[in-house]
Order: sequence, then structure tokens, then C-alpha cells
Amino acid sequence: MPRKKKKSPDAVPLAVIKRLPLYHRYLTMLAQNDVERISSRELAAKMGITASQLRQDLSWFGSFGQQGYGYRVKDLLGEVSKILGLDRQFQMIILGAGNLARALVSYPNFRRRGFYVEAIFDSNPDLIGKQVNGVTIKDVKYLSEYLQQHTVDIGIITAPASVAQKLADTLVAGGVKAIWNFAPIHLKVPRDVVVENVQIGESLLTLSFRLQQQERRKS
Amino acid sequence: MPRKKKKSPDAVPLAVIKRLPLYHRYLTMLAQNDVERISSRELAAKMGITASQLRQDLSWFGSFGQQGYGYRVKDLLGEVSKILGLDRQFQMIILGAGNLARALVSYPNFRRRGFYVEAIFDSNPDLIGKQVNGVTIKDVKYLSEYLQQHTVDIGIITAPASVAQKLADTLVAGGVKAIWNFAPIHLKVPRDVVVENVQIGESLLTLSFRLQQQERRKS
DNA sequence: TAGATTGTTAATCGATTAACAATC
DNA sequence: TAGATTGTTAATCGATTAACAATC
Repeated sequence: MPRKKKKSPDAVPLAVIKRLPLYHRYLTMLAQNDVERISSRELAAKMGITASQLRQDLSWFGSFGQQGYGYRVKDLLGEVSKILGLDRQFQMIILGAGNLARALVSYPNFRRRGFYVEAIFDSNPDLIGKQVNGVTIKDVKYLSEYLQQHTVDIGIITAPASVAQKLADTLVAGGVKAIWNFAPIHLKVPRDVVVENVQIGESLLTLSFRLQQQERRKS
Repeated sequence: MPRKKKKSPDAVPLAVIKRLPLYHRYLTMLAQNDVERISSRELAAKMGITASQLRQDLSWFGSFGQQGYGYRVKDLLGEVSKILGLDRQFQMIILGAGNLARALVSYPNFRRRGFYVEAIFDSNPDLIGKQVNGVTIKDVKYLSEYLQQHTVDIGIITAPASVAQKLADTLVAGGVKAIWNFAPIHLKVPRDVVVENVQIGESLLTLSFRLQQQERRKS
């Protein structure tokens, strides 16, 4: 007999996890517009998904609605925020002081949501000691030392692919459990370390393929 | 009776498309290391997928291997490059001259693969007229005019979400058929325009959730 | 030739959608 | 109360994996 799928928060499918930030974004917008209640049907329509999927997704985490009424926007936003971990703070450091690092440090939404960039590391002597948006650029050779003295929740790798694995190893050795990786490389890390990749280059290739496909379709 | 799934290049599932850049990356690495041949089993192992999936994916586009031998790395790389459209050039413009734009313009791999940034547009008078990596920043009010006079394959939106839809509309009106969108907003475009989103903020929220999940698992 | 490996068909698995009893 | 809408179970759909005949 087929075993029933268990709905522990531990087993949430990745596809569901990836939609959580979306829910958060739309609920935030609704809350800003002072919308008090919304049904799964209405919210799903706005997001371009089905109401079934929305309710199925939420059911992984609990029951947040009310039959015949729908969801209180404020309450649901609170729940989703809690699920995403936005009720706490995250200390972050960035490895690689290039333009991408600058862009990330300057993104105001991060700080507002509890994500703090505490330091930037680089190996270029011209950059070390300078500040970016109030954050000091330190010499990467002091990275291990820094990790011993500070709590770092998230390590962000914006350095070139050639040094990314080495940096990741240093982060892992220093006890960092989450890596946000922008380098075009598959990082090897222990099973208890989570890696989230932002593969910008690959996204462009996907676009290029889909553009070609579209052009072919036309002709 | 269930209809057989047609394998036209037009119907390639998005999941397959998203893996194509991966294949390209690994094959490029192999070619650089002068590896001449590889079996689906070996390549799949390197990539952390199954050999079945690799062969299944490739079969959407043709037959590139040889029984009992495997694949010639160079040939397969060539085929994948062609599939991705890397045998041609793409003219691109960037809308929004912030740090992210700087990062993209400076990324050497793009130019090498045929992706050319021809112009950057912004509305900030302090930036207009300046150059970034040899690319001039123009006033966004001349965007429509520019689109009439130049062929633009890909429009890149790095501007804030508040103006992203308006910029997308201008691109579409100017005949641009592909948009690479970094703004945290769902762009509404006609069906014949392809949009590829890079949702950096949402990626961080996904990481934050997975970190929490991991921490919970531990305790 | 014999061994290896492809391309493809069939089986399995998982995710999405539909349906509906429960109930506000 | 009657209508609306949830949470959940069942049905469908699509993607991944397994198996194997074809063949280099």
C-alpha cells in the first residue's frame, strides 16, 4: 500500500519553498494597500497560480484561513514572514568587493527585513580599508579570524569562480551554515550547510534560448 | 487513449531548458581540460544528475552520441552552444545605471559569448553622459528614439520596481522581444515577448527559510 | 566479435489541479 | 440561516528514473 505523504515542515518540497517569497511579496503589497481580507481565489488570480495550489502550499505550515471568509491579509503576512524567518536578524558578510557586492550592500530592503551586512572581504590592497555604504572592506586573509570572533549567519560569495570553493571551505570551517553563492560554480559543502545559488550567467543563456525559440516559432 | 508527448523543439519543458546552460558549463570545462569523449554516465555523475535525465534531455534536440562510445565533448559542446543560440550575437541595452548595471557591463564572459551591451539608460542627470566600461549612459527620455534607430535583442531592466513596468512597455513598443528583468515585479508583456527574471531578493528569502529549516532539524 | 553505451519506451514518482465535506 | 470559502482527499498531469533493444 502506498505510504501517505507526511506534511512535516521538514519535508516541504523545494517548489513550495520557492513560492513562499512570492506570497510574501504579494501579501506585503496588499497590506500596504490596506486590503483587510482576501480569498485564495483572489490572491491566486493576482499571482497567476491556481487557488488549489495556494491552499495546498499553505497547508504545509498550518491553517491560516477561515471558511466562508478567506484570509486576514495582515495575519497571513505575519505567518508567512515567520515561516520565512523574517522575525529575526541575520548577520551577513560578503566575500568579493566588486560591483555586485556594492549593489547588494546598497539594497535598502535587506536591512529593513533584518539582513545586515557586517563586513566585506577582498584580497585587492587597493580596496582594503575603504568603505562601501558604511561597511568596511577587510583583507580576506583575516577571514578565518573574523569568523572565530563574530557570529555570521550567511556568507555571500560574489568573488570569481576560481576562488569560490576555497572561500566556501573557509566559511564552513568557520561555522557558517548558509551560503548565498553568485559564482558560476557548484559548491561542495557538508550536508548541514545550505547553499542558495544565483546563477546570473545561466539566466541569460536561458533567455537567449527562449528568444531563439520564440523567433523560430514566428517564422 | 493518451496522446504521445511530441518532441518538437517548440515544446521543450522549462525544466529541460534550465538545465541547458549547466550542460554548456560542464562541457566547456571538459573541453578546456582536453577531454575528448565522455559517456552520459560520467557527465551526469559530475553534474549530480542521472544519466537517464541527461540522455532524455538531449533527445529533445537530436541524437548527438554514438552507441558503445559516448559523446565527443567538442561536438556536443558545439551542439549545445548552437541550441542556446551562442553562435550569433545579441545587442543589449541596460535600463538603470546602478551598481548592478556596472556589474553586468563588467562581466567579461558576456561579451565573449556574443552578448554586447550597447548602451545604458538612466534618468539621473548626474550619470547621463558618463561612461561605464566604455558604454555611455544616455538619458532615458531618448529610449524610444534609440529603439527606432537601433536593433536591440535584449532589454535589461536593473531599474527600481516602481518604473520597471513602464520601461518594459517602452521596450515592447520599440520591438524588443526579450527582457532580462532584475526588478522584483511580475512584468506584464505580450505573449510573443520572453521575460527572464532574476529575483535576487527572493533568493535570499529562500535561503533564510532553508537555514531556519536546517537549524530546526538540528535541535 | 564482445562490451559498452546510446536513444527511446515503459514504469515510477512527485507536483499540480479538481472536487467536496466541513464549517464559519 | 444560506452562501462562501477553507483544508484536505482524490484524480490528473508531467517530469524523472529504469529498463532494454539497437548498434557502434
